[in-house]
Amino acid sequence: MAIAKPDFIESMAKGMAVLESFDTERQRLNATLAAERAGLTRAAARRHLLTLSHLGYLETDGSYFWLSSKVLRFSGSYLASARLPRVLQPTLNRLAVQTQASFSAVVLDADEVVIVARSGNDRQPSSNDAGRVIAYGLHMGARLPAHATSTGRVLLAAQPKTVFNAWMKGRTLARMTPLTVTDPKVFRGLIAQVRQDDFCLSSEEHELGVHALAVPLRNAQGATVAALNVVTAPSRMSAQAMQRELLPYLMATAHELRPLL
Amino acid sequence: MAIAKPDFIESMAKGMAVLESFDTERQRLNATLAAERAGLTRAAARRHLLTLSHLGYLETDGSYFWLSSKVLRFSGSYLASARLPRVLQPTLNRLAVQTQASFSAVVLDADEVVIVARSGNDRQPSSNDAGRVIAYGLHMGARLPAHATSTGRVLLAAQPKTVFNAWMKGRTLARMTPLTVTDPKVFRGLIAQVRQDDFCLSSEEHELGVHALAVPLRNAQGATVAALNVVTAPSRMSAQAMQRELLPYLMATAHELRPLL
DNA sequence: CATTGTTTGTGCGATGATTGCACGCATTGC
DNA sequence: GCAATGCGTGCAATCATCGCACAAACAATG
Repeated sequence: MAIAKPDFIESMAKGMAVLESFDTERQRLNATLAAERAGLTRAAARRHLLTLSHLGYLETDGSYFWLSSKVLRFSGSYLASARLPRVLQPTLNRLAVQTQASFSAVVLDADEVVIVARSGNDRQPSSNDAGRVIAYGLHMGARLPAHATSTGRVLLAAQPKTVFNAWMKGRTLARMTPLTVTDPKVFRGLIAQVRQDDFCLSSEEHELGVHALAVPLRNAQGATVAALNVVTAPSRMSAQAMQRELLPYLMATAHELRPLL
Repeated sequence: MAIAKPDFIESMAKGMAVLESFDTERQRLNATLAAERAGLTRAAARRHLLTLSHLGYLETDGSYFWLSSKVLRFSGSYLASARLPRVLQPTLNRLAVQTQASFSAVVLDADEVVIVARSGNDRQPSSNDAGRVIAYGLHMGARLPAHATSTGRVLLAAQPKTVFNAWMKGRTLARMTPLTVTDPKVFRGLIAQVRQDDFCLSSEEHELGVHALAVPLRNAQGATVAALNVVTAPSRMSAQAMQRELLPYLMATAHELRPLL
């Protein structure tokens, strides 16, 4: 084994792995489940779970554990501190009011995009049903696969080609819907297209019933720091109509935000 | 000292203390600062900071550290898992569209309220200035002192009297603005009034330029599980007008949410 | 109801990760 | 140029942490 690394606290890492093992799909875990998800022994997992619940980050009924509202403390501090969400949130709110659609701003983290600001009319004001909910799970902090989202593609297209190639290397593009592009060849073509167009339209590739349209957000130095997108239901607006009617909003917003990023 | 407690991992607790030492006021910390905030030695703090940044929760320039967007992962999982925000968010969005005001739903955690759902027009559409931002820092996960907020008082009033008395015991009510009620006697009177009225109006006690009006959110069993409030600027609407025009919305919403909580 | 199989909680001794001191280096101020 | 302050980091001691292994609780089966 390598030399001792006194600068990396292992139990800390294990604890965070335990906290991360609670995700959108598995929201309630016992020691056994958490252990296998976090890759720890059952005993270690249990002790970390117990510790986290003593600290108030988890709630428990004695055998199962789930996240408590205290974990919002971190996002609260992040949202208050990070320049990006602070600057973007008011603009997104304004867009939502102006257009009656839902907007998200995201950043890239590994192979997922993270929503750092969001506004929206999650229910489509519709005539027939009582306002269908579109785009489940698009809340602050939500993580979506980069390859199947309009924003993810915009951010991937903004990477230097060498970085993008490294990212693609040996990666399989998970199928999210029947429409998801999973062939690497085709995918590379799409990214090249995004580089050319400077926007990305993705129809029902991540979730059926959701069109998404994204543009990059660049700072004054020209570096892409985030992506902005809008989602609508195909029943409300065709992809073409979306591009015609909403792309100008996105581009104007990206332009006016530029000096602020 | 007590017997060994193999069910409480100390380094985990230290790591979380380090993470928590990043808050709204101090967003960038070096080892020395984090150490004194978290109550650790400089060496321990540094190692935990390094570990957290290796894990991706912090970013660093070598000497200073700040929260990265990865911390949103936890709030994302919480928001996806917790019943409360999932149920409330769409309703809050609808209220914001209907009334052009800002709504928050909060839960009580120790002596603070935590915003678990929020919608809003953070900028007041105004004629003279370019849309003043009201109520800074009211984002998801934000924590506000319970005693100085309308929602906090509603939640405190909902506690059993013995719990409330224990809460009050020896507590000093921090002054947030010149209008904050800080006298315990007067404060107890306000809480009694809230118990009677079943709502709470608080004018500029937490932040100057912000009126707030809150009602409790009860479940079908009658237990108060959260509080819902609305904020406006005094220049736009007097406290009386707010009560007259917005309280009915809050009460109707609380009533219609009741079977869902 | 007895019995076997499975899952879960936890004491214990060994082990090595964690700790804080203390030293050396960098930077600042006088 | 020198003192003073702040910062990074080896190092050896130590004590928190680990995983085993057993016991207890529970479930399923004959």
